[in-house]
Amino acid sequence: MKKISDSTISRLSKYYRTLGRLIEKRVKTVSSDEIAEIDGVTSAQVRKDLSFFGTFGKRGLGYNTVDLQNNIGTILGLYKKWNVALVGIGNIGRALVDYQEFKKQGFIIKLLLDNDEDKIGTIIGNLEIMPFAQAVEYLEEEKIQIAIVAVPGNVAQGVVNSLTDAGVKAILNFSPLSLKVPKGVMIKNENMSIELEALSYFLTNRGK
Amino acid sequence: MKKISDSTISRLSKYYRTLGRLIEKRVKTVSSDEIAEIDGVTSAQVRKDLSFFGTFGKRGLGYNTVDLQNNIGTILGLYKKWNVALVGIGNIGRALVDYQEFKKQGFIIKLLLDNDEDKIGTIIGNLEIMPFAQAVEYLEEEKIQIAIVAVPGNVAQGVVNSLTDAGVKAILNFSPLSLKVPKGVMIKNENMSIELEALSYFLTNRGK
DNA sequence: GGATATTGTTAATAAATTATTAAAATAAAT
DNA sequence: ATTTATTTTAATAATTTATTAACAATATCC
Repeated sequence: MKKISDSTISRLSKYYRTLGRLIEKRVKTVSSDEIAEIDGVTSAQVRKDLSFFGTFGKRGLGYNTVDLQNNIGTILGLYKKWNVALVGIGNIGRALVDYQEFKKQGFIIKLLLDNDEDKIGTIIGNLEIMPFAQAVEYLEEEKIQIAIVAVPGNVAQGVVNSLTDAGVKAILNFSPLSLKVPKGVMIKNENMSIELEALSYFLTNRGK
Repeated sequence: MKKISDSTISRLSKYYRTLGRLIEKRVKTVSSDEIAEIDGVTSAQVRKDLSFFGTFGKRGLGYNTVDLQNNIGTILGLYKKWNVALVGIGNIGRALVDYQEFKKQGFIIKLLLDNDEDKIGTIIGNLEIMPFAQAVEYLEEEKIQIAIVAVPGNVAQGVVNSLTDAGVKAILNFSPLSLKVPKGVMIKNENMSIELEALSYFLTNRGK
């Protein structure tokens, strides 16, 4: 399989959501130009991104919104159900449990892990917080494929090591560190500080 | 001022944090190679990123950790204090209020806004939730420079329009939409779905 | 069937990353 | 105290990757 760039994949995510909104509005067809306008890219970019995976449009007409969304959804694997474990049930973790967007897209939180005695046993949503010490067992049991790591930075690498040792192949990391994972494992970072600092840079240097 | 790429800026953020941890460990000097190893990039990349802003190292020796961190901090504008408004006090908003990392880096949440009658007047941390309807007034009063928008997608563009009309020049958007802002305003997106979908794509297509 | 729209694809351009090397700093050796 | 070896930056060149532009191919509409 040809290597597709991260930016292409993240734009496909955006197109997918944009198509969803168009479908809600009963829009039947859409041109690359319209998608581009909505998502703030060029139409050439939209067509190029799609071209890596096939041809989905009709010349002169554009794309059928429902079909294109389906195709992108399939490319991204969104019609599978993914079992997700959430590690670290602090403020961010708690917010994520309630985040409805996840379930809508097939990401189902099935396991909550923490190592804080006070939290273990607590029920959030309809899940009980389980001890991280027994992670391997629970990960296996719940057939977890994706772990969301929302623990303090100083323990994040250790947690990730345990998870990858237990066979987890995909991790979403909320700690503000660059964590190491073995080959064959993908880790993506969600780091608010980076975006805020980009804003700080912009405000500091604009006009110069 | 020469246009610097977003990826350079976000790597500088990482180096900044990495240097912070090295300083905590009393490390006095560091080579581009060591920074690169920690942050998962190449040493050429580290030196290139820094080269856009000046020369900070000593040949044969490397970089003084404290000096380099200071220089990067200055480049990113982290030693200024930024007044931040948080718009939309739902699950994510609440988690952000408590997120200590922000304050550490000079981003001070000074204003909470929501339009839900039930929430207005509630106190979180030591701030009262104020009505979004009077946003202009409060934004002015508190000298807000950065707004974090954590409202539902269907109202996000409207909220952003109000904010930019009121003169806000930097926005961090947590809604899963590509929002439009006027020229001269920077918006950065924090969109967990995109990262999760990249993981889904990876799990679906690895090995192919 | 001609005019119009819009894709898919190739070519051109631009941007970002990586590699290379001379210069500078230190440390070791004599 | 000089010289030599080693380290590592800074600067630039080479390469790779990503984006944008261009346009022929084709579908639709009147």
